[in-house]
Parts: sequence; structure tokens; C-alpha cells
Amino acid sequence: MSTITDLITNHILLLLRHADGEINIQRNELAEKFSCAPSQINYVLETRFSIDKGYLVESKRGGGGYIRIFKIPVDAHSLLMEIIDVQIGRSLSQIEAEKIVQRLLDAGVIKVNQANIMYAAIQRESIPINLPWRDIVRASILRNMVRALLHQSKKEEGE
Amino acid sequence: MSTITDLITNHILLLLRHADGEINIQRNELAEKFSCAPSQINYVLETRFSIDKGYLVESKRGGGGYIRIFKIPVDAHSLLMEIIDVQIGRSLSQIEAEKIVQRLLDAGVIKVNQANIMYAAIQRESIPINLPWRDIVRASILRNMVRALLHQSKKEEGE
DNA sequence: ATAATAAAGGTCAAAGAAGGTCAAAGGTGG
DNA sequence: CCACCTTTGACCTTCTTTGACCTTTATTAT
Repeated sequence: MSTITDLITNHILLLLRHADGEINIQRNELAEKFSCAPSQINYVLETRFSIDKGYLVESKRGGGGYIRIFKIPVDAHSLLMEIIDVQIGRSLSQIEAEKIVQRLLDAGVIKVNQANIMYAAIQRESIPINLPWRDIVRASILRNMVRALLHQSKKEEGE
Repeated sequence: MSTITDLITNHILLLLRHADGEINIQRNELAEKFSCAPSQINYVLETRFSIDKGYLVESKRGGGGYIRIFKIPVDAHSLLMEIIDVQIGRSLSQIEAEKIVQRLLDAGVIKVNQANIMYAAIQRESIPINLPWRDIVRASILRNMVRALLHQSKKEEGE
């Protein structure tokens, strides 16, 4: 049997297919259409359109508020996911971190002006605390920066 | 759906572009044109044309009153130097750090794809150590990233 | 000159319009 | 029966719009 969650999911997938991977919805409107609680929409977005399923969701509150959903292109997506899940562990030396940035640059996922910033952030001098803490913090910083790339990778396409 | 605020914002941006960064408006006239309360114009100016978005607003009341809006031209080099030397101290909260990144973005010194990376690097979650060390490390990371921008802008000059 | 009046723009708080969170209750498959 | 989804609702936060009232400046009438 299909749940409301499934119905809403399918509806969003359909919209996405017809709109080239980027849509704009109103939470209340959608909830109205499916006769459910508005917060159900959030549930669907959290469980079915999460970042590791390859989607990006952004929203604004207040008058003129909206929810935007993007489908992240797969190539960049899988490289970034692999780096986040596998290559960056709990701790990371400067050398290892630099290799990862280089890999992103080589793959064309980032530009030089982005690589420079990332290099700067992971330098020893940027993290003035002792080992082993420094390497742990470095892993954390890099992971977050790579996550940011994941979030970004859809919107860059259109430019 | 776009709000009245967005419409007015776009209208002002258009005027600014056509008038070389300096315009002169009448509050009531503009409110009339968009059929809104005059105070809505103030709201737009406060939220969209604030000083840290790179705009300057001056006005005069009474007969022959006016509102003037200027776009402040920025010199990347001096902005970066000021941020390194003055704005980033020994320690920096996430809020303060975010303001600095926003300022760079608004000034057009960095692009969105760079801002996203910088933003990610300075998040609490990126620096998993306790206060007050976290704020000290954050200051250090941001300073190094801004230095990288400085280096980059010098190189670009020579091209 | 002065005092009234008209013509701007400014402030602030309340109401309205979204979306977000979280925990409790309700189902369902093993 | 238990663990794991779904569904719902009460309450929260953020952003926008409106309106009543205030201040400043210019003009006009005594």
C-alpha cells in the first residue's frame, strides 16, 4: 500500500522531471493538495530528498516564503560523497588533505580560486592547536567544506 | 511568489545600474507606484540596501525632501587588508565570522562558490573543540583564507 | 519676522504570512 | 510483541506588510 509520503514523493519527482531538476513549492499549498499536516512535507523532504539521496533543499520563511528542491548532478555528487564518506576519516594530515583538494581540482569540481581558499583553511598555521587534535579538526573542516560543494553543485550548472 | 519588497528592490537595482550607482527617489511617489505603505520603502532600504550590503542611503525630510541611494565602490585590496588587520582579532565568534564572509560577498570580492566554502570552514561543527579555543582557531582559519584571497588578487592584477 | 500650514520622510509595534521543530500517537512488517 | 516507519498537532522563528503617530523642512499668511 502506498502511504501519503509515497504519493507526495512521487508528485515531487514528477515535478522535478518536468522542470529540469529544480522546483519551487509552497509548503502549505502542497499539504492542502494532499490533505495532510504541513509538517508532513518536511518529513518527506527529510526522508526522501536528503543530501545523500542526491537532492538539495532550501527554503525561506515569512511572507513570500518558499521551498526549493534541486537534484544534484550525479557525477560531481558521487565524487563528493565518496570523499566525504570514505577518504576523509576522523583525522587527516595536511599532506592527505592537500591531496584531496588536488583531486577535486583535477576533477574540475572546483576552480583555482576555490582551491586556494581550501588550501589556506587546512594549513598547519590555520589550526593553532597541538596534534592529534589538529588533524581531527582539519578532517572536520575539510569535510564541511566538501559538503558545501555538494550543496552548491547544482546551482553552478546554470551559470 | 515574489513579494512587493522584491519588486521594489529590483526596481531600485535597475535604476542604480542605469544611473551609474547613484539615484534620487521620492518615498511617497515610489510607494504610490507599488501601491504600498510608504514605510515599506524604509523596510526595503533597511533590509536590502544597508551599509554592509555596500550601499549608502541619505535623505532629507520636509518640502523638497528626497532619498538618495549610492552604491559604494570598493577596492578589494584595502578591504582585505582591513579585514585581516582590524576586523579579525585573536578570537572570533561564528556570527562575527559570517558577517565578514557576507561583507566580502556583498563587496564582490568573492563569488558565491567561494563564500560557501569559507562559510563551511567557520561553522561550529567544523571546529570540534571547546570554547574559547574554538573561536581562536576560527579567527586563525579565516585570517588565512582571507590572506589567500589577497595573494590571489595580487596575482590576478599582474595578468 | 513670526506663526501657521503643508509637505516630505522616520519610527515602531502589531498583524499577517510563510516555513521549522519536536514529541506523542498511530500503523505495520517480522 | 517489538522496532521502525508515518502522521498529526501544538508551539516556535523568521520575514513582510500596514498603520498610527512623530520629526524635520519649506512655504505662506499675518
